Amino acid sequence: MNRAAARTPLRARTPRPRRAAEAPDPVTTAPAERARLTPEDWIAAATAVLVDQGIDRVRVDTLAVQLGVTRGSFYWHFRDRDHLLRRLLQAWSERTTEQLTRRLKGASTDAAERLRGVVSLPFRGQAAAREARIELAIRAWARRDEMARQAVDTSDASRIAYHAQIFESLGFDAAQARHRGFLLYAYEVAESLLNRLGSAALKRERSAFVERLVQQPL
Amino acid sequence: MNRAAARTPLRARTPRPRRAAEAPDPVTTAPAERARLTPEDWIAAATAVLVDQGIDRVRVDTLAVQLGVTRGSFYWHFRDRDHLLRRLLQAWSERTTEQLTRRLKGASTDAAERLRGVVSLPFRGQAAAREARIELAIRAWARRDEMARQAVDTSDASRIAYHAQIFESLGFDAAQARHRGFLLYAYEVAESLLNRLGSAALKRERSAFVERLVQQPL
DNA sequence: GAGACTCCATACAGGGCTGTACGGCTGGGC
DNA sequence: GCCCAGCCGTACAGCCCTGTATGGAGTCTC
Repeated sequence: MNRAAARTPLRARTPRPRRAAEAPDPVTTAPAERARLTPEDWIAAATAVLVDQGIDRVRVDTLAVQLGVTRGSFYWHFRDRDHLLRRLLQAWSERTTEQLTRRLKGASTDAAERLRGVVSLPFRGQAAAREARIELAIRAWARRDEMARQAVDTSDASRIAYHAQIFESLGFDAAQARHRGFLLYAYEVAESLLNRLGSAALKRERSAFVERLVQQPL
Repeated sequence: MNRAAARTPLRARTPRPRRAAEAPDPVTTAPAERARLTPEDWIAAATAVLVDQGIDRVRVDTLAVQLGVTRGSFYWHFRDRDHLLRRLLQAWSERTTEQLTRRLKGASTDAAERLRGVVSLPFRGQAAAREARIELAIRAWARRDEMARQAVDTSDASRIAYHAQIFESLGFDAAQARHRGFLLYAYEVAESLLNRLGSAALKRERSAFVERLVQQPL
């Protein structure tokens, strides 16, 4: 009869030095060698499923199997499935805004240099590629979820504003800077959306071309 | 005991002059005033759900309720749910390729005119907007379905090729034409993907800007 | 070393969705 | 006007998934 005062425990605990850094092992691991889970573990697993299955297939029992526990664990950490999805989205929002602010007060105040950094963004190794896939998955989710849509929209708006600001620093007027910023952002989104098209060499050549063209005066 | 030789009827019938042009009425219609359905009716209903709910929510019984019939009808026209999804995708593929070929042998041989037509594509009224939304939904679906992915990829490739061909007609060399074609296509995809951002006036101004910039020599 | 707390297992109830079997109504051709 | 084929309704079996209730093992603290 203990713990009967439910509905309050949930979160609010010390982070705990959990054993496994990620999921213990996708599916293979048997319930031997149990690891205590944190909400972040569930969020990470949910993100993985979201990326290559879509939001509708982020299911509690599936995640539980992947994590090697039962659903009893989940409902200790989260109120319900929707709670998990909110936290997942919130985590993404924080990551992206934090990444943008890091870029904002980041080193180079040289506009051309910052432009170069933005253009080469689709080629920044493994972690960036994964983040791009996550973003696409969330963007797909945002097509029918209001909360996700708002998160994506604000992220888009601030990034486009950042791009526009670069072009303003390059000497373009406000209107042109906005348009060039949008076009450049469009290029980047499309590059990750259509990433199956074209070889790596072609993409690199293409990015160099775009970098020059968006600076071309009119 | 008749009709026991099942597993072959399914399709292959004369089109029939079905009563309702579209779905009889989303949900309200009671089973009075029954309309014989064609596979196309199911495909249309499935497309509608796909657009604003995602592929995972295209469900047989949900569609049946919308169409005012029971699932018995569905399993007469289709083998199973996957069969419906295949037909839906196939219908979209045929529509898009047919649209592109129509554009190819379409009127103006003037490259600048064709470019203008391509750029103004996001502003072509209701039907085009709906097709854009369908495409986005299928693109989201394609993230985890091989069949859908191939359909989208071939569509992208041929459209980019068409764009590139325009720039070749405008006098650019092959490499530049490819890049400009991709950038223009990126702009269009992004314009429909991010269609919440910016007013109509801003978009029009932006499209005019893009139209000029992509023709700017380097 | 005895609670108290954290985290997970187990078991149950119920709803949603698929596919199948089969029966019945309707319209058109002869 | 009969009969057959097309089209749909009904009923059943079964899986998947959610959420809840409750107990139990491990761990920390004093």
